[in-house]
Amino acid sequence: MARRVTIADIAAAAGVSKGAVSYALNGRPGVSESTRAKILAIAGEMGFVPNRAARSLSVSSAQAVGIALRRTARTLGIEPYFMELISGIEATLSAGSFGLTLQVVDTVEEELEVYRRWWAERRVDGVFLCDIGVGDQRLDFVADLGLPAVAVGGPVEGARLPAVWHDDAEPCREIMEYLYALGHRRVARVAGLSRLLHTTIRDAAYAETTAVLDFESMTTLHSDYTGEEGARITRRLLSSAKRPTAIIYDNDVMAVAGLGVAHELGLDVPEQLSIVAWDDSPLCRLTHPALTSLTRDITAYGSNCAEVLLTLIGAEAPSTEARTFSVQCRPAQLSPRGSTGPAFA
Amino acid sequence: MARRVTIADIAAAAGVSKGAVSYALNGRPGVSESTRAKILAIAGEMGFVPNRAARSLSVSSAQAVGIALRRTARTLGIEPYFMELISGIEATLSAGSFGLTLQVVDTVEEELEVYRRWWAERRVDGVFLCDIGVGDQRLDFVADLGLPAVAVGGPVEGARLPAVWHDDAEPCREIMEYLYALGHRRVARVAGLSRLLHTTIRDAAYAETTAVLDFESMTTLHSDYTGEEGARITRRLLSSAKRPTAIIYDNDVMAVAGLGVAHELGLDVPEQLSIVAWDDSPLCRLTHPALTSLTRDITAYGSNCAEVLLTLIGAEAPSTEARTFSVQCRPAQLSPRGSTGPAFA
DNA sequence: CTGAAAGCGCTTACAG
DNA sequence: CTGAAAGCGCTTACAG
Repeated sequence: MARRVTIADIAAAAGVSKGAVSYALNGRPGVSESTRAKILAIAGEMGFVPNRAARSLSVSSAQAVGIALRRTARTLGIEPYFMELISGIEATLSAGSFGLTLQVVDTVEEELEVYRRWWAERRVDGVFLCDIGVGDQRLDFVADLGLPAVAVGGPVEGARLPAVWHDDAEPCREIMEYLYALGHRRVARVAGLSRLLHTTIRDAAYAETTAVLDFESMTTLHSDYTGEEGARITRRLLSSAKRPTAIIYDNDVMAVAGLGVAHELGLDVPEQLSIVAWDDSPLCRLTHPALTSLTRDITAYGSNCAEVLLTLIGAEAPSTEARTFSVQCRPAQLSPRGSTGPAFA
Repeated sequence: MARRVTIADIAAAAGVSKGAVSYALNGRPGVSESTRAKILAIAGEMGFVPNRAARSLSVSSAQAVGIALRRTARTLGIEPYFMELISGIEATLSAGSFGLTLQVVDTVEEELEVYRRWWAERRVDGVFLCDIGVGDQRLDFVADLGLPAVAVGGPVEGARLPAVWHDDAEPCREIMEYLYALGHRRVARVAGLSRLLHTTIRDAAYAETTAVLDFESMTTLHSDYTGEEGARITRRLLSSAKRPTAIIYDNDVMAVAGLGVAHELGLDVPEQLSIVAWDDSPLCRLTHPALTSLTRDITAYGSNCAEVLLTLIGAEAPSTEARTFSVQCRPAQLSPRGSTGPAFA
C-alpha cells in the first residue's frame, strides 16, 4: 500500500532533474553514462515501475492492443482455435510489454462501436480483426478510423490493412486427392459459415478439384461450426440413399460430433466412413479413432499476427504501404490418423 | 485521423470552463441543469470520448482488471472452462465499462511478477486468481501488495481476499450415490492436479462417501487434465484384473479421452463401463454416447467473479471486511446422459 | 452555480 | 551534459 515511487522520488534521491531520470530510464541520450548508471541503480533499488497512464498520456500511445470476439461464450469455449490464437498473440505481445485487451461482443454493430470507443479513448493502439468475412465492413471501418489493425485471415484484396493468412486452397486439393486415392468417390463436406472468407475460398477450391477428378458426388452443406449443427448435418448425410463414404468438416468440433453420429448409427469409422477435420486441435486425438486432420499451428499464427500488428503500430509508414506487411503462412498439412481409410462402399 | 476532441474543445464551444465540462459529463453537482444539458449536447455532437490515460492518471484507477493464466496454449485451447469463464467475466466487466487485460504465464514466479508490475504500473485495479491451490502463495502475495483480487475457487480459509466458489463435496456424494444405486461397486476416479484446492476437496468427499457406502473399490489416480493423461490412466485402469465398472473424470477433456479408450478396447459404454465427467461443456454432448456430467454454468460463474471484484474495487472497506464479499455458488448438478447405466460386471 | 488553478506522473523540446 | 518548464487530458479542491 506504500505510495508508489515516481521519477520525482528517484530524481530527488539521485540529485538530478526528473528529465534526466526519464532520459536515463529510457536509454536515450542526454545524460552521461555515470549519471545514467547511478539513476538506474537507484531506480532499481527503489523498485521503480513507471505509471502506465502517465506514460500513455505523454506519448499518446496505450501500449496495448485489443481483440473483440463476436462469438457466444459457448462457441468460444468449445472452439480451441480462439484460446490458442490468443495465447500466441499474447506471447508476442508481452515480450514487447504490450497488453492485450479483450472484449466479447454480440453483433457487428457492437463490435464497430467497441473499435470506435477504444480508439477514441486511446485504450488500444491497434486491433486484431477475427473471422474475416466476404466484403467485411470492418476493414474499411477501422481504416477510415485510422485505427491500426491486422486482419487475422485473408487474403483481403485491396484492403487498406495488412493480413496474416494461410492458403486454404492447396490443403483442400490435398485432401481431395488423398480421399480419391483411397477410392472415395462420394464425398461430403460440412462447411463453415458461408459468409466467412475462408469458407468461400475452400468452396472454390473443392469445386475446382471435383472438376478435375471424377468424383461421383461432392455435397457441401454449410453450418455454424457448432457440434449440434455438425451432428444434425451428419445425420442427414448418412441417412441419404447414396450416403457419402467420406466427410470433410471445416472444424474439429463438428468432426468430433460427426464421429459421434457415426457411432450412433452403428457405422464403423474408417471401415464404412472416413472423416477429415480442419484445425487439428488436441480434440482430434481425444477420440477413437483419432481424427485425420489438417494441421496448422494456431499459436504460432497468433504470434505472427501480433508481430505484424506491432510492426504496423511502430511504423510511420502510410497506411497504403501497410499491405506490404501482409504475411502468408505455411498452409495446413494433412495429418492422417485412424479416421480415414480405403472406401469399400 | 482527425485530432481527438477534448474537454477543452467542448469547454470552448460551450463557453464554460473545463471544470464545468468535467462536472457535467460525470453527472456531479457543480453545474446548473441548463449548462449541463448544453454541455452534454455539445459533447454528444462532437463525439467526445474521454481519454482513458488522462482519466486514469487523475483518478489513479485503471478502469481495468487483469487475469493471468498459468496454462499452456494447448490446455487453454482444449479446456472450454477458461474461455467460458472469461466470457462471463467480460460480460459483467464491459457492462461496467471496465477493460480486461489478459496475460499467459509459464510459472508462478512469472505470475507473481506480472501482478507486481500490473499493480505498480496501475495497469489494473484488481485481478482474478485462477486455479487456486492448496496453501496458494498468491493469496498472501496480492494481499501484501494491496492489490485487490478475488479467488476464483475456494473456500480459502483465513484468506484476506474474497472468493467465489462452488461446493464440490455435495456433487461428489451425489455421483457416488447415483453410481451405487446403479449397482456399481468398483469405481475409479481420474482426478485433477492434486495441488489444486478443489481436487483435495473432492478427494475428501469421495473418501467420506466410500466410508459410508460399501464399495468394493474406489481407486483414485491424479493427472494433469490433458487428454493424453486421461487416456493413459484409463487404459491402465481398464487393463487391470478387476477393472472398474464406472470411472469419474475431474474434467470433460479427460472424460472424452476415456470414452475414446473404451472404444479402443472394444468396451461398450455404458454396457460395460459407465463414465461421468465434471464440468459439462458442449464437449460432453459431442460424443456418442453423450457423457453424463456434473453441470455448472461457468459463464455465470465468471460474471459472479467479476461482480465481486468490481465491488471490492469500488468499496473503501478495509481488506479484512473483504471476506464478506465471498460468494458460494450453487453446486454442480448431475446431468445423466447415455454414458452411465446399470453395472453388469 | 461557476471559473481559474493545481495536480496526477510521465516525456520532450528548449535553454544554459 | 544538465536543469527548469511546458504539456499530455483529465479531475478536483478552492475561491468567488
